[in-house]
Amino acid sequence: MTRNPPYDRDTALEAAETLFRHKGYHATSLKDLEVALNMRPGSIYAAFKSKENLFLLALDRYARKEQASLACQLEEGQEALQIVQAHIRAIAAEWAAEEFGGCFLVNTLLEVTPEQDTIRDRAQTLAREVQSAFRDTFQHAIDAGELPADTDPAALAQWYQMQVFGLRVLCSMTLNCADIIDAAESVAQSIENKRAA
Amino acid sequence: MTRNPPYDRDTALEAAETLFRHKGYHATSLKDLEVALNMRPGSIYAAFKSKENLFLLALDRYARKEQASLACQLEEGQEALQIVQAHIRAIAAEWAAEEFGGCFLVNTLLEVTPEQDTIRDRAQTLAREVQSAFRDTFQHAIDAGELPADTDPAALAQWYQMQVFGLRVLCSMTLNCADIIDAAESVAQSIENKRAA
DNA sequence: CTCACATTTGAGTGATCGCTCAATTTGATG
DNA sequence: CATCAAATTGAGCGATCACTCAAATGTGAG
Repeated sequence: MTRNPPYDRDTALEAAETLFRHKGYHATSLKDLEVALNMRPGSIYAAFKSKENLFLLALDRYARKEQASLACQLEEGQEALQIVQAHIRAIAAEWAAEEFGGCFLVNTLLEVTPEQDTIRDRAQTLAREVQSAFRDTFQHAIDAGELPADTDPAALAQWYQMQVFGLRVLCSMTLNCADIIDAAESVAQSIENKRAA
Repeated sequence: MTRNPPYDRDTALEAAETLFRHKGYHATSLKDLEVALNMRPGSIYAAFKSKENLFLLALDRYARKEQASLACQLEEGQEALQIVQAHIRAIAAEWAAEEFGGCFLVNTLLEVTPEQDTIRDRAQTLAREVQSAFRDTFQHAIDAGELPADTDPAALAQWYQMQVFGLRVLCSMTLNCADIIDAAESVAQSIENKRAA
């Protein structure tokens, strides 16, 4: 009954995610969103309540995708350590291909001011969840005997997330291509060195 | 002759630096600056030309301080590797003391949009200069025999800067205090492990 | 076809943005 | 003390911000 929305909600969210990821929260105006979502202000507010809420939904979407990607590859039976190594190499490759918008979570963590409690808290929570996904992956590696049994998966996950963070900021410096790939490769090598003998 | 400014230029710049470092470029309004600098809009524009130019000056001031700190400690004759280890520990300590505003350069690199060429380019240049300062410090360590003679100081500097970047983003996640200190300590330990035998 | 209602529309809200400039204040000089 | 140039002042500029709502529009049911 009655009229149906002409747009697909998830398609709109994807457009918002891309826009916010590239421009950040403050620099993205409703005018930008109107163009990207192909929606008029009234529709945007009817569908997503506010700019802030739309941002939160886009952030969730991004983080869920990151986690799902890891979980999915595990279920496909890929070797856990190789998944992680491919993950860090993919970041460098994405940057080299100039499709780089950075990590939405990292961008948000560093952009948000102390006043914006809601966004800040959400970004922190999601970042911790991503770290947990890394931990689960390393746990998988331990169970499969890829890593020594006495490895601390949580500590390793935090170390790895820090490497990812570092690489992502390094990408923002736009050094030459080889340097970024070397940096990613060096992290992959560090992971290789942790393998059970 | 004639009237003198009632404010000290560098004091004003320091206030601007602190404000921009904590709130970022977009979220800082002229009203905020008026309060922090205790200057009226006309004076701000007479002295600093524009919000963007004031931001660039503040960014320069921050980066120059970082570089000077390293160079100064070297001149005092401190051991190069200990300077670097103290540097990474200081980041964790600053965060633990809740005086954390993050690194102005990192914040800027990740906040700035592709359109803001001027700010982006400056931040990238300054970040590269800081990396050079790290490289000089490591070169010092090589010359002093603290590191093996075949160490590549530029590669080591980039690795170290990536660790600093990673730690700074980790700080923005507000994990518990011990985790941050552990992460910093682990970087310090990695440096220790590179010492010449 | 008509009605009921979910949905879109877009001009317009008040607030705030970065910024300007005519008027005023200040202080060193003669 | 009078002069004058440098500097501050703050009301207010046009533009843009996030957002609203009365009116127009599309759609499924009867």
